[in-house]
Amino acid sequence: MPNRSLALPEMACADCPIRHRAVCARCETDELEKLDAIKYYRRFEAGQTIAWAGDKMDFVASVVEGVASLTQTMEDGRRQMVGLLLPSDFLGRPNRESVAYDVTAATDVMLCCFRRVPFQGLIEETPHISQRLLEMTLDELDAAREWMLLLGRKTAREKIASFLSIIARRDATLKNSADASSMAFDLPLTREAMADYLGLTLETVSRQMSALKRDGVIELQGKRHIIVPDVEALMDETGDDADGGVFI
Amino acid sequence: MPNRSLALPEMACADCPIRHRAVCARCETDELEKLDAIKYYRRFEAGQTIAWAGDKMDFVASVVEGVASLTQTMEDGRRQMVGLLLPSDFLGRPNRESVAYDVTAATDVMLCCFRRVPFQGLIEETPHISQRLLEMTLDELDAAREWMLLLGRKTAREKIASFLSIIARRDATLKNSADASSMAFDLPLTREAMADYLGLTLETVSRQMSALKRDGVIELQGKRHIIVPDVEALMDETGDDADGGVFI
DNA sequence: GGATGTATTTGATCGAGATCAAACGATCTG
DNA sequence: CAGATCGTTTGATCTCGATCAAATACATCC
Repeated sequence: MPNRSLALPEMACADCPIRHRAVCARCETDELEKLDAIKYYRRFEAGQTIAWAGDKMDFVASVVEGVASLTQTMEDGRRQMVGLLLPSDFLGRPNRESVAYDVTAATDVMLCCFRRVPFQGLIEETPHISQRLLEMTLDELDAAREWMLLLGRKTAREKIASFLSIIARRDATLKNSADASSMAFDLPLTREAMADYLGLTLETVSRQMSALKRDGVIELQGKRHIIVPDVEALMDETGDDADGGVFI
Repeated sequence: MPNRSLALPEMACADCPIRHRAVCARCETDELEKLDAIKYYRRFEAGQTIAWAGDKMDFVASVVEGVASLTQTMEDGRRQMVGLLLPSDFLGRPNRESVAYDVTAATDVMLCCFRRVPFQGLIEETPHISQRLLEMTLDELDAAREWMLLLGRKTAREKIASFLSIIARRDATLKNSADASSMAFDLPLTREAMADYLGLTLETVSRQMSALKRDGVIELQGKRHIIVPDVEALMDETGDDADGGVFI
């Protein structure tokens, strides 16, 4: 699979597509300059391992493009995805040398890396960074709790529908697309990775995808491109409240 | 069930049992005084609801004594616990008015409550509080990810063994007990609440508890008091690495 | 004491999803 | 082009945990 561009950009923060969503979202110009001084870009190809659990990682990072996954593996090989990082998401834990989970590029990924030790210093002295990081971590904890409900209590069909609607929603916010009644997007994961996300086997994932297609809830173009003709119909399959569990 | 003491304490922070573990852990004397000015204690009896999902909550809090749970409920009644708050754990999300999950007292609980709006102000101006809150949130996210592995990939028996070892471990740190090869503790949850924690039915929980007892992994005194004669044997049942998944 | 209610255990049966197995389609390689 | 590889689909069967049902233990309350 050819890499679109192996050249690493020398992008200015002002031109960055995730400037207003990432850990730097609240930073002022002078604070951005400090981040800029310790940042560098790295690309990873789809399927490549970014770090193994237990590795020392000398950077933390923002996902600029693509999708990365965090995965836990048991001794006998059972695997569970525990994090899915989309553009603007933060990778790594400040004040921790080693990685707790396997980090893998699900698609081609570009990271905006910050050298870990100086970044830790910036957290201490830059409230705009630590406040944003707290906010993002709380959001991630909320997402993890939704995910726990999915893993613990949803049926295979509900799990698939929920996953599709999560990807569709995040895809829509990234594209800033209007809230249409129909939508289309590419799956960033293989069936196997979806199974690891959902606590299923890849066979069950495939069967339930086929079932949703047969029932007209989704259409498939190739294996990865999904068309949702009626978003409401998909939402009805997720098992969630009509309003998506968001209270007013 | 009689309440040991309905009188609410006027405890000084210096005498607080969770002083060095809670959100106030890093605070200096003057910072503690600011917290003290906006704090008050509240008790809840076992089984009582502290807040319903969607309620406005005008405080955040530290759990001083007892155990509280965060639970999500689906429209058809399926329930999944998504948080278990033990002494020193933090309850509530700053900058969010309404609660996202049902909060229930699993045992008798005492909370050290902080009025939400002034607490938010303190977070902004007191790095020692926001840094500690970030650290605690990251720990909770790690715990949620362990929990996701449990929900997605572990067998019923492994789930029970994992839950028992989690409670045993946290109980040991609270008691500051030496790391003995055997240990004993009380379960803070009913079989039904354990089922909600583990993504099982209460019947399966009961059956697996009986199986672990039959196999000599645990002993029961009454329904709630657990004796673990050989901690290694229990750990072997969890499905985790021998070192508990912690890498060196 | 007996009655009531709640938490728990145990039994019998069922079914959703896992497992084992084979085939398919697309892409890459020699 | 044949052959290999990888991701995916589909089929047959099995099993673990759910479900339905009943019994038991242990409170509290008249």
